[in-house]
Amino acid sequence: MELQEAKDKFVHTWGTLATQWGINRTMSQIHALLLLSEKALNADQIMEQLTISRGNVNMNLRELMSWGLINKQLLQGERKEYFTAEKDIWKVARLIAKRRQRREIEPVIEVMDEIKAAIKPDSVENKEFLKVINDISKVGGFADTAMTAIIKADENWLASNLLKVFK
Amino acid sequence: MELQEAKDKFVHTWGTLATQWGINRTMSQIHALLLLSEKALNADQIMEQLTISRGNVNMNLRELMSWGLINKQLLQGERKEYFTAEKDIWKVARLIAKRRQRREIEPVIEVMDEIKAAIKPDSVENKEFLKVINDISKVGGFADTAMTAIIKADENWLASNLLKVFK
DNA sequence: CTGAATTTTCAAAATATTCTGAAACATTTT
DNA sequence: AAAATGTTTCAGAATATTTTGAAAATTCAG
Repeated sequence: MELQEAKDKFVHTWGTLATQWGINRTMSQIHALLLLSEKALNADQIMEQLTISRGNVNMNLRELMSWGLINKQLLQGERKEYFTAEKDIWKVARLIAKRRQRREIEPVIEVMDEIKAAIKPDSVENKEFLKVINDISKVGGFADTAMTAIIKADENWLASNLLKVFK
Repeated sequence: MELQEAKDKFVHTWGTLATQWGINRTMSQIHALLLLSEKALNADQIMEQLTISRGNVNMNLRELMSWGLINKQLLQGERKEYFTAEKDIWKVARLIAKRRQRREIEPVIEVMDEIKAAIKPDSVENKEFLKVINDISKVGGFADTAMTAIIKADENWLASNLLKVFK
């Protein structure tokens, strides 16, 4: 396989995989493209490489910046804005994990707490209902704690220690 | 808040949250409904409670069964099929985690391995490219190992030990 | 300032996903 | 064996999401 072919495959596949994670396909493809590019790219170059519209590029670049996955760069003597991707993949993974934690775990805990506060355990039915809510709350809390710890921990330390626990 | 109101809220919210995780809204609502129901329910009851079509109910019941989240039950003297949800929330969480691991992590590792095998490190550019691929591979491998361990471990043991590691 | 270059916005179009409902299929009862 | 009851399928309709592209807004050199 030629290098260019492999790069294209990577960009394309990364987009497909992303949809499996509830992340926009184009956003991921732009990210992949920037990950592989040593040079910073501008909107026109991205449009051309991925054959997508200017609006689409703009929208997804801003989304990627809000995730902290890419950075804007102003090049000497250039009017255009250039973009580079964060290349430390562990950092990338942490940023994505944090985002997913906020989007997927925190709302669960919030809603369960809200329900818990509104229902009193003053009948058998209420108690049964609260049991389910409480259990979900606990799972959510565990997921949240573990996630926070993983995100904060240094990856080498974590990998070795975590794996020890799991043996 | 009345119990029924709270239950409705839970069912409704569970559906909304699920879409954040790339899971079908109706599937999650059916799951939530069965989680809260001590009695097994049949297709007609689910149709009525959620005001959705028979086809939709059937499709999502089958999907829930394939996830292992619900079970079919044949009631004495009844022609209809009844369904119950797995009530052990930790088990539910493990089933969902396993599913997501298969869907989200494994394909990443596969694709990276495929690319690694096809590109030889015989030039600077190739090596740079392989560096990115290798890093992603490592992150994927770590995520996979951690996930597998979490899924296999006994939840109480895990919760306490894992939290110790994280302190 | 002015106006050319660049970025951003957003309504409409394209695409993707989910849902419906009626017909086909399957099973059980009489 | 045919009627009754229940389940599954799937083409088309409804919804939701993503993308386009042209107009508006912004930026900046002269």
